[in-house]
Amino acid sequence: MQGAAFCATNLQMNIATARTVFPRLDESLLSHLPPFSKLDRRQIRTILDHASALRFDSGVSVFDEGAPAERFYMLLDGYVRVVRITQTGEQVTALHIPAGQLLGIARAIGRTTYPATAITATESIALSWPIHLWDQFVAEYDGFATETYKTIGNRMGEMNTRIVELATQQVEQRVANALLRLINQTGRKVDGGIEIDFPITRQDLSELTATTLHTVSRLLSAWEKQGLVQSKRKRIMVCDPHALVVLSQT
DNA sequence: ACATTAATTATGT
DNA sequence: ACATAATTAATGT
Repeated sequence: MQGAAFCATNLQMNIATARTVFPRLDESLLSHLPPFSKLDRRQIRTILDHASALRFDSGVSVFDEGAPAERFYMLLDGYVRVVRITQTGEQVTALHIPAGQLLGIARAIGRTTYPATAITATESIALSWPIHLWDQFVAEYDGFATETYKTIGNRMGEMNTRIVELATQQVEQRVANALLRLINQTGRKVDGGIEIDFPITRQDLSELTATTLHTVSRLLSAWEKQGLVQSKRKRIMVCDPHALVVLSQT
């Protein structure tokens, strides 16, 4: 929401390339975000002065699995999915990251390379800093470390429950759960239900749930007839979350 | 209880 | 017109 205005005003002049640098950055961009919310104006100013702002088209990679973790990111607008690629070239989506969260924070868990690939699910805007500033941020800025460890904790927790799901639950329950998480984390209330806030295909959902797009298509069609969901191309709206919860527990 | 294959249709530029 | 997305049926493990 807050990023949208930012996007509209500053973005128009440079559409040509996938990554472009913005001229000036306003302090209000960071002041309300958890990792920075405890900092005063002056501190945020110096943080911003070290940042580069980048714009990404939809569907491009922010960084790639295995590449040296040279920078870390704060997503200001858009959505990014974190993806791992198997030997056979199949993608498995680990999680989605909404605007307002840090990204590419391999350094925080002691890694020197990125553990996964990050692909933009929408057009996105992010700030980024060279990785050598990480320790400085942790040391100097109050609340930065604790907040980042919170988000890391949350993501580990989510991946954990997803592993359990993949191992124990059947396909129908898995995609039901995936949908529920998506509307919880990135849901936008519209009339008649909650819609996933970014374009998502059957293929995407199948990569989230380790199944095929065909199965996902069949499930969604069936649910649509029961009035559980409503979908157009690349858009999925959940009309009856509770029914999905019930489904996910059978 | 699923995946795979293939054929068909719909939808967005 | 073209590429991408979604549906549907048939067949396989």
